[in-house]
Amino acid sequence: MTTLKDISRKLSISVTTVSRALNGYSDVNEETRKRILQAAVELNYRPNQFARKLVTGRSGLAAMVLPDDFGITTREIWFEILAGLSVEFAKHDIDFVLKVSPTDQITATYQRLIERNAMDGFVIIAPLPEDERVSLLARNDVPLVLHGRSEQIVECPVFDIDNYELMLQAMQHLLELGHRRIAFIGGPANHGFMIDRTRAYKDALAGRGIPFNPDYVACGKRMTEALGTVNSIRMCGSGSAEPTAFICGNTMIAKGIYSAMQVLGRNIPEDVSVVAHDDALPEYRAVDFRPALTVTRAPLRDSSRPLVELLLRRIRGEPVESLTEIQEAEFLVRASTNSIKSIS
Amino acid sequence: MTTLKDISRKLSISVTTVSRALNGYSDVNEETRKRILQAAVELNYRPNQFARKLVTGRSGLAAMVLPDDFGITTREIWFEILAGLSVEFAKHDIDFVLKVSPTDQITATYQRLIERNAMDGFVIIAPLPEDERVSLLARNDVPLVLHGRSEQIVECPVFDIDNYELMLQAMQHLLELGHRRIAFIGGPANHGFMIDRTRAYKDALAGRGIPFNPDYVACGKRMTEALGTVNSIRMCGSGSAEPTAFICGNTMIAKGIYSAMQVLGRNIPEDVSVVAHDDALPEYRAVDFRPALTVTRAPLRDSSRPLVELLLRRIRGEPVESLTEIQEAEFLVRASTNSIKSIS
DNA sequence: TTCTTAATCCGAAACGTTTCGGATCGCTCT
DNA sequence: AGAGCGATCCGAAACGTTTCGGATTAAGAA
Repeated sequence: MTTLKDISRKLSISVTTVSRALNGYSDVNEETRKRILQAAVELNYRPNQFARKLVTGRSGLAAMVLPDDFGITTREIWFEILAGLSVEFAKHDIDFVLKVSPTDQITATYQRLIERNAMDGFVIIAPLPEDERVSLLARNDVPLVLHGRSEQIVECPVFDIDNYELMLQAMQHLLELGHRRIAFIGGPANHGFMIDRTRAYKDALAGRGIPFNPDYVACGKRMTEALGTVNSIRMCGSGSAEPTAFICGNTMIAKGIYSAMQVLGRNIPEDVSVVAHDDALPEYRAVDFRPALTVTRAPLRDSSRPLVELLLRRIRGEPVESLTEIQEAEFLVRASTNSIKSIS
Repeated sequence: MTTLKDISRKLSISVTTVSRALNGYSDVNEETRKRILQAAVELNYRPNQFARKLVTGRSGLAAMVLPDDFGITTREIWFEILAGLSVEFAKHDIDFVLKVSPTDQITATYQRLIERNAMDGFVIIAPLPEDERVSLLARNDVPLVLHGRSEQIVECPVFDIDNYELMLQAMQHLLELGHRRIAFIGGPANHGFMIDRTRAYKDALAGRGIPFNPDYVACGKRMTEALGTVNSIRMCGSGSAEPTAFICGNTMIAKGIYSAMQVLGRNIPEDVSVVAHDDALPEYRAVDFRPALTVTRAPLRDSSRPLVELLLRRIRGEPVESLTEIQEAEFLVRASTNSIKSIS
């Protein structure tokens, strides 16, 4: 392994200057900097992260800890997130460490990691409005970034999609098609994104003077096919008041509804319309649904870049107020939604 | 953060002795060791990994790098592996870093990691018989452990299941039930586990004097439902010589065959028998198949413990010859296999 | 000439740990 | 009494960086 001292020796320049040249300080002559840079690549120099950490306090490590029951979602989605973060962190020369912890020991795991002081920062997906992890990290002044807004006062960088807006769009679309009995099958009611979407759902109804009917909304801890299947079947079993349209928290739920409708002999979009929010998972391509699925679309993969950038800016000490990024979803009308009057 | 010096000061004992006490050296009095230990917990001491790394050369970091196209298998399976490794490494106080790399840059990624010298070891899943990653790491004398045997001469710790034996068992079972036209739908032909299984397949046939028919074996890069569906349909389309039994490389392939048979109007096990190898993924529970699936079973989760133990022993410098562990699979006969004579 | 100033460079300390090579002390054995 | 030994302890160096506080030089200002 080649060290600063090797370069220093080879060029007869002090270690200090070599270090400063490599780190882009201004008090080194451009000419010597060039020589140093060249020697560095010749000798294949790589800074020793651990020596650096020792003095700077930075580790070049970021972590995510996730529950071994996978919380609100599936392995596939977690993996999508992990993969995205890993490549994005790598671009900034940061290693991404994955911690899987028993669900009831999440806090203890964070506690240990904080004490060891070995991570530059953490990313937390879908925090609860009052999230123990968030407050623990914030209290210890450890940088973190949230995917999804947390209602806590604690100030930390946040990336989110505009859940209120996308739900509003989906509702507007269905309402304009004449639908009145619109069901919403989403995720766990206590999460921020569900709160926002539910609010938009109610606001859209209210805007048309349609009374809110709690029978038309279903929340489930896991946003899976099964959730879509059982809830749509349940809703359609209740006779004349059955919904004419479904809005799904994600495309997996939509898939579940598609098979439920097939079993029940309902046609999409003639009998029922379906729109979903699409995280753009390669396994559940909305365009490949038959009929192709109308969606609000915000690829999960697109969230990793802003997430790590926000985190790094937080680590660098930028003021938190500037570290919020909200992404708008696309609205893509396809073949799964239809005007209500064709049912009659 | 509390350091050795803090403990040293508090107890008026040298830093050296504190360090040696904490690391279990024998040249410190039991009495003082006890005092030191107590002070350590009182002050909530956690050794600084980076200072330690700087002098010992150990980082407390292990890594796995995987291709962004997920290679031979699916996100779910990768995730299962990652989660297992993460918790297992954590037990030994090692952080598990995940690297996702473009498929065509895998080697470059390893190269960079090796040069940075920041990882204590690597785990590699399903190496090819001649695997560039393996030889690169071995050449640079970086500890690694393999899941699945590599045919390269390079000596490194290996964990594997007994693929030859489990295939033999599956074949024996079907042959005893009277099957003669047995199809095998597996994974990529160049991988070690497929080579072993194919060899067992041929040996079992040869043992009964049945000629090997290449039409009955299908290899695919990805061991998915789709692979099972298209190949079983293809094989059954060829008239009278269609197979009476299928052996599947995993349960996802079996699931694909189940739906294919349903489409074709074949009943399991009356018309065709199915047996699969079962990695025991929670999403594809063989007992929940209808009919319940006969399998050779070796839970993927069970591989993480031996994998990290082998790697750690390698890192500690144990001779590689002792670092091989082969696990036998269970054979579980359930409802998806039946005697051939019921077909007539 | 002397004083400033800017442009470059560097010595040495510091980060927290491990470890090499003794040092000290009290015993036991000749 | 002196040598030898085991049990305990410790000082100082080392790992590879970064960074503080100057030092040196040459050019320009007075």
